[in-house]
Amino acid sequence: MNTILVVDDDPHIVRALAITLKGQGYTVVTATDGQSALHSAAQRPVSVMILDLGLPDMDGTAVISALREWSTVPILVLSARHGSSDKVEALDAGADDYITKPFGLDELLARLRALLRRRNDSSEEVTMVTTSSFTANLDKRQVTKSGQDVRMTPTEWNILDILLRNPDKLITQQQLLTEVWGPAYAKEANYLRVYMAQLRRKLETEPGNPRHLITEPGMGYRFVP
Amino acid sequence: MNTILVVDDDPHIVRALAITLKGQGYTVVTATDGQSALHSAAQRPVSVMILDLGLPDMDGTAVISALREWSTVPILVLSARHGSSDKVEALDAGADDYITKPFGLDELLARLRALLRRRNDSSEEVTMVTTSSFTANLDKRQVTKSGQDVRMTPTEWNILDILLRNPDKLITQQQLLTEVWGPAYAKEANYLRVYMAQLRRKLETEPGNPRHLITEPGMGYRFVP
DNA sequence: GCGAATCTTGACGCGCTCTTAACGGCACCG
DNA sequence: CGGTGCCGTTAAGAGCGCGTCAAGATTCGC
Repeated sequence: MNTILVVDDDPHIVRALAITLKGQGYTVVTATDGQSALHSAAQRPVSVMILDLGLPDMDGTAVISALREWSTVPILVLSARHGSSDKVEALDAGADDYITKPFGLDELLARLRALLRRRNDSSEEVTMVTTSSFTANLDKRQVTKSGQDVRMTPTEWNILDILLRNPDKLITQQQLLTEVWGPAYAKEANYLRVYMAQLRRKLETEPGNPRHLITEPGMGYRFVP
Repeated sequence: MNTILVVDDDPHIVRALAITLKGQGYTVVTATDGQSALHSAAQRPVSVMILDLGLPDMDGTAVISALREWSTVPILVLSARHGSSDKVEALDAGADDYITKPFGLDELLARLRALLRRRNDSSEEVTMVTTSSFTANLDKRQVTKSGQDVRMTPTEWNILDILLRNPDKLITQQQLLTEVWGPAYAKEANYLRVYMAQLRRKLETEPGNPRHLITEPGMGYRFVP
C-alpha cells in the first residue's frame, strides 16, 4: 500500500488532507514542521511527500534539499505563493510538482496519482520464483538449475512465464495455447505436450515424475512451488 | 542530449517555445496536430512531450491515451482551460504535469527540468562496469579494453549503455530498437545484428565466442558481467 | 564543398527452433 | 477383455533467426 507523508504547519489542513487520503485507501503519516518531516521520511518508506512550503522552523526549499541528500521520493509542493520564482526555486531544489493554494482536492489527488504511477512503473518489482529444483527470475528472464543457467527458447519461456506467474493456479490448455500461439491454435494440444515435456526435461530433477509442472488430466497444467 | 517534442496547433506558440527550448540547449521537434504528434513520437526517442490540449484533429486526452499504449515518455500538458475536471482527466489519462495558459516561461522550464531530472536519475545508479575483458564508465561514456581506449559511435554507445545498465537482464530486441532508433524501427532487427557484431568485435576478447554480450535466440540480448 | 566516419540496407549460409506426425502407455468404460 | 481418449515421448523436415560481409547512402567535421 502507498504511504503518503503530509507536511503542513496548519493542523486543520493536515487533518483534512489525512482524512481525504485515507478515504482513497492511502496510508497517511503527518508532520507539522521541517525537522519532524525529515525524521518521519527517514523512519519508514514513503511513496510520496506532500509538502507545504510555509513551515515554522525551516525554509521549504531547505527541506527539499535536505531530503534529496538521500531520498528520491516524489515531492508534491503546496504553497500559498503564486510567484513563479518560488515555483522555480522549489522545483529546481528537487520537487516534482507544485500546486498553489487554494487548490482543488480532485486536482491534488490526480497529481498524486500521476506521481505514484510513475514511481511504481519505474521501480521494478523483483519477481523471483524458487522451487526445490530450479530458480527463476521473471524480471531478468533467467532460470537457473543447481547453479547452472538454463537456456530457454522463446516459446518455452512464454509458457513458463504464464505458469510461474500463477502459482498453484490451474491454467487450461486453451489459455496457454491462446496466450502463446494465438486464438487460432486453441485446439493444438499437441504443441503443449511437446513443450511441457521439454520444460520438464530442463527444469525437473526427475522429468518423468514432475513435482512442479503438474498435469491436470483433461484440464490443463499447474505450477506448484 | 534531451529531445523535446512540442505539440500545439498555434504555429506562433510552437515557434516561440522552440526558440526558447533550443536556447536552453534542448533538441526540439514540433507538431501541430495529434496525428503527426504521435507519428513524430514514434520516429525517434523523445525525452519529454509538451502537449497542448486544444488540437484540431483529436481530443487531447485521446492523444495521451494513444501515446501511453506504447510509450512512457513524460507528458507536460498545456491548456487554456482552468477547470479541474480537465486537469484530472488529462492526468489520469497518463499526463505527468499540467499548466494552464497563460503560464510563465520560467515555470514551464522548471517543470520541464523536474520531469527530465526524474527520468534521468531513475536509472542512474551504477556508473562503472568492469568485466574480464573491458571496463566502462557510463558517466564519462568511456570504455577501455586492456588499457586502451575504445572509440564508440553514438549508436554503439546507446546500445551498450542500455545493456550495461541492466546486468544479467534480458533486453528484448524491441526494447533496444525502440530506445535507440525509436518505436517506428521496432522491427528492424537487422540493425541490431550489425551493431551487436560491431560491439563484440570491439569489446569481446573472442568476438566469435562472446562471454558478456550474449544472444538469447528469438528474444533479445543480455549483458553478463 | 570535400573527405571520412557512421549509418543503412541487402544477400547468404548455417544452426536452431518450431512444427508435425507417429507410437506407446495409461486410465476409464462398456 | 477390447476400445477409446488423453498424455508423454521421440524424431525429422521445414523455416526462420542470427551472424557476417560488403557496398551504397548519409551525416558530420573541417
